[in-house]
Amino acid sequence: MTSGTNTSSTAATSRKPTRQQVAVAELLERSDDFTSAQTVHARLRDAGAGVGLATVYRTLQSMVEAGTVDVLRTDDGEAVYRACSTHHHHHLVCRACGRTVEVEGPAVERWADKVASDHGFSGVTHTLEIFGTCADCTATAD
Amino acid sequence: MTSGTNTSSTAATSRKPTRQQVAVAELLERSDDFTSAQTVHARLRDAGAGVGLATVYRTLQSMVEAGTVDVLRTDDGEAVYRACSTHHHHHLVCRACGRTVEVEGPAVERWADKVASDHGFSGVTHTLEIFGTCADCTATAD
DNA sequence: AACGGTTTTGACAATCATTCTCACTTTGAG
DNA sequence: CTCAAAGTGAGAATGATTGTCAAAACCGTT
Repeated sequence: MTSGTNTSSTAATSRKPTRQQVAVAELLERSDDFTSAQTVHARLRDAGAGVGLATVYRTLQSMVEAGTVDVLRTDDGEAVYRACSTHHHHHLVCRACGRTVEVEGPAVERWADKVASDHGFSGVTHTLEIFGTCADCTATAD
Repeated sequence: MTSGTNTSSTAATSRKPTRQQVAVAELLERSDDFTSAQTVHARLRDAGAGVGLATVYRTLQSMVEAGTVDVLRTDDGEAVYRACSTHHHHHLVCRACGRTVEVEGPAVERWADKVASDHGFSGVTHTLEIFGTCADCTATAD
């Protein structure tokens, strides 16, 4: 699975990535935290390289399908995206500053699969997000 | 945090529940699966006991805060609700028919807390949903 | 370099869940 | 009964996301 190190093959389709797709991909890779489509759009506009809002959504969607970015939903239902390593993992998110840490838990994976198959379920996937307040934000809070 | 005082009475607010609040609560308890606010509203209307859409949303929100129902987001960002036992647990959801099974995993709880505190996070909560296709739906699929 | 067909783009309209507004009704206390 | 606070509901407002479709970029071919 882990092919090219840096081959930014943002190939959503089997075609050469367009300027817009590259712009979105690079912006996401420069971002540390989960970013909404609206924010991506605004930042690209600010940076001068204007990309249409619809295109941002389309690009983000195909990147999710291609597995090059992760998506999750904030509490108010907004979708947020982040460039991710391709292997399966989960997120530890600071609910104050939004800082995100990728975590792995083989045990959890196994547990989820087992529970599901115990109940006769197949084709199992799962979502797991951990929320908390990070040390910095705890310190800052009065 | 509003923890602690868990007056296990029927008190969502500190007031006597209204006809509308009772209607929403009972409908949810009769439902086996997660139900959207829109659906709750439609069903109540059908049942003759009309409840305003805004009221359905308000009621659902306070029930979530009160901890008497669980909420999660579908893939397209819609919020869905379900009456739940009060203890902490997770859901195993059939992606074909929507059937839901409540599952528990003390090990997962501990793991999540540990991972979070290892990274200096406090006030930790988490969300975990398992998706798959249940035995019935697997059998039915051609 | 021009050509034709296919894909992508982007401005804008359309959707749709959710929230807001505010006048009206219900409730509880005195 | 009377008043005031709380709850309700119809419809407007919001805001993210998706659909539309003509124009632009691309690619292999001549």
